[in-house]
Amino acid sequence: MKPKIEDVAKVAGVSPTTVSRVLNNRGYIGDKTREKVHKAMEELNYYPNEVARSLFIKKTFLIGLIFPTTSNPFYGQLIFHLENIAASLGYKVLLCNSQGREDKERGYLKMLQRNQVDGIIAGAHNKGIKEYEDPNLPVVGIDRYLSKKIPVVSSDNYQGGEKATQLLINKGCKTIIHINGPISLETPANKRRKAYEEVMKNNQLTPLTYEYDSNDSVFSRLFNENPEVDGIFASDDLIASRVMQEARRRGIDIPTQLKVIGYDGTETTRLLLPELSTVEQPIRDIAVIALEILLKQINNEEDFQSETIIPVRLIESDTTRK
Amino acid sequence: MKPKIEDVAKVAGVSPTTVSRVLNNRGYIGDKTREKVHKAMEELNYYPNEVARSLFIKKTFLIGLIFPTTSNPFYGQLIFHLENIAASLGYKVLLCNSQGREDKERGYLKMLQRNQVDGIIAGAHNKGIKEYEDPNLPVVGIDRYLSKKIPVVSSDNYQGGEKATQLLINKGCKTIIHINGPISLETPANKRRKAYEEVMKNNQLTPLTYEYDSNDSVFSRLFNENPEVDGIFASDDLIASRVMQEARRRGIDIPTQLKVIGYDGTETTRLLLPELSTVEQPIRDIAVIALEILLKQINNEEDFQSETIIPVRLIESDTTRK
DNA sequence: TTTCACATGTCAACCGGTTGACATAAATTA
DNA sequence: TAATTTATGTCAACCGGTTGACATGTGAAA
Repeated sequence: MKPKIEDVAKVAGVSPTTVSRVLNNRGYIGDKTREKVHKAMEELNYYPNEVARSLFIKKTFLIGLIFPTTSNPFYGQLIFHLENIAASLGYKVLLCNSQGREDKERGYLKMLQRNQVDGIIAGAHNKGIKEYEDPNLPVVGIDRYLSKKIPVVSSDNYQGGEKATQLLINKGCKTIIHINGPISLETPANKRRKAYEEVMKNNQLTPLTYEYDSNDSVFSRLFNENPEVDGIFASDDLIASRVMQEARRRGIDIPTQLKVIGYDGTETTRLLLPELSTVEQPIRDIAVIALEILLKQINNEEDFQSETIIPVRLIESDTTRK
Repeated sequence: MKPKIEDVAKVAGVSPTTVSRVLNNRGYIGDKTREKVHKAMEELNYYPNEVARSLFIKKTFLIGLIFPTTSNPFYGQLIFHLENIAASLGYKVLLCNSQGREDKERGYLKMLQRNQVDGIIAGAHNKGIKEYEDPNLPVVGIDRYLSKKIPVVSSDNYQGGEKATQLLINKGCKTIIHINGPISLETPANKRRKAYEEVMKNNQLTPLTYEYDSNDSVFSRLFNENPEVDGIFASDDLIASRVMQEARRRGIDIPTQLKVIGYDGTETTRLLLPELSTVEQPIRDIAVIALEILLKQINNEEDFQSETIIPVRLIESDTTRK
């Protein structure tokens, strides 16, 4: 059986209350007593039961993370930072991979509440989950509007879209196509597309957007329908990579015949595909701010922004070089 | 204030015990009563407090995951599967990114015990953590020997090393170099290297291994010191990618002048670098088996293997094609 | 000598569930 | 009609901590 406070007290020859006092640094404790207690804890291999503690103090120091999947480089890196920063602040992290499925996200939301998490950070992609409407606990959304009451943190998607599109134009591209993942209007990521469209129009160019909804045929369709394409702005690096592969298959040289720019700039894509120009999201900063806002909510501080937008950085590489 | 069983009971006009019975499906409950209770729970937006429940039943349905980082494609994908399968089995997952740091790993180990996790799955890379010596709770290691008592699950690293090396030999390579990450003797991953060395010797070739310990100069050193190199077996795809970049920089054509094969074959690398030949680890299978063994330990079943080795699959692509 | 800050102890209530013991009453079944 | 089975209630103990109230005994400062 696991030792409890009582056992520690017995071994140390003190009362349970004293042990608790040592554990929580409350009231007066003598140096020798403190030492005796610590020695006893070590001897018994005692670990205070956080479950019991949480029950009483009504706080678990747990944060739920709901994201589509850790397998994706962007979310993997974001989750890494979130966990890291949370840990440094004394919080633990319950991981939930919603896989873009609404039913899973709902299930996780319930689970997290039953487990009394102190707050939730969500970057999943389902819309219309009513549970978010009146969150009875602190929530922060990342790159996603969950409800009016829930603060959002995202990078400056509009600025990113502008920078990417403008770069292609500056490099002399005339037929620039945008390709993005499944569209949900509630996503700040759509601002990338809006920026693309506006920049195109401002330059007397016609915007043309394709949507990749896990139907691989878009890539070949895109080239078939636009043989004159000379610039592609993909809404993430993985899609950009697919585009590059299709171009290679068709013998189209990058960057001389076609210029490509992606989005995200994660460590992994930068390592595996350093030649790809991209718009780097400040992933760590997003994590820092999301947690900052979440903790303010948890601590009932009111002074947090309902929407935070962080600037992005253009990383120019071979795929857009002349 | 969050509603509790008592509140639900009041609204439903029944006793707390009856509510608990409905919740746990114990004893006799009439249909109309069950309904009343459910209606009351919905009305109050009641979520049973798992913390209180855990305290009493002495089980949290929590599993701790300790891995270096979710940011790496291999771990990201592994953790994705682990969380997924755990969720399907009714378990939740506490995420710990140890970043390869011993102190962090120790801290996490303590944290997980304090939080009464039912078990731990660890794939971090520190050796000599005494806490693993007598684990007072179920642990499974992935690709890593933690202690004699802890079962390990890994893919067949020796076989993978053999397959990779043999492929290069079959393709006619004469000067084949192996490059791996930091070596720790306790890691099954070193079997990749051992296989490489033995296959080389069996073919009257001289093995030569480089070690990449986050000092980027190895890549250029490798080529400088071995201008005649025509085959490289990298111990993971990220390293393989670096090798390819260095080769490109030097104008060495892949695959005609140099053949390269990596290791891991994650979704992400396959998407971003489909041209790279690699040895695919059965990541999902590893996760399934690790959880199977962990649950057997949790449920005090004794019939699990202390070491499980799962076969790998060679994926041949452009970087080793003639 | 009188205070009082320091050090520790005892005791009981509480956090929000679970569970077993026991009681009661209605509906079935023998 | 008697014996069960079904349905529900009351009550109290328990899980392992935390905390406040209160008591007691030091030694040092006033």
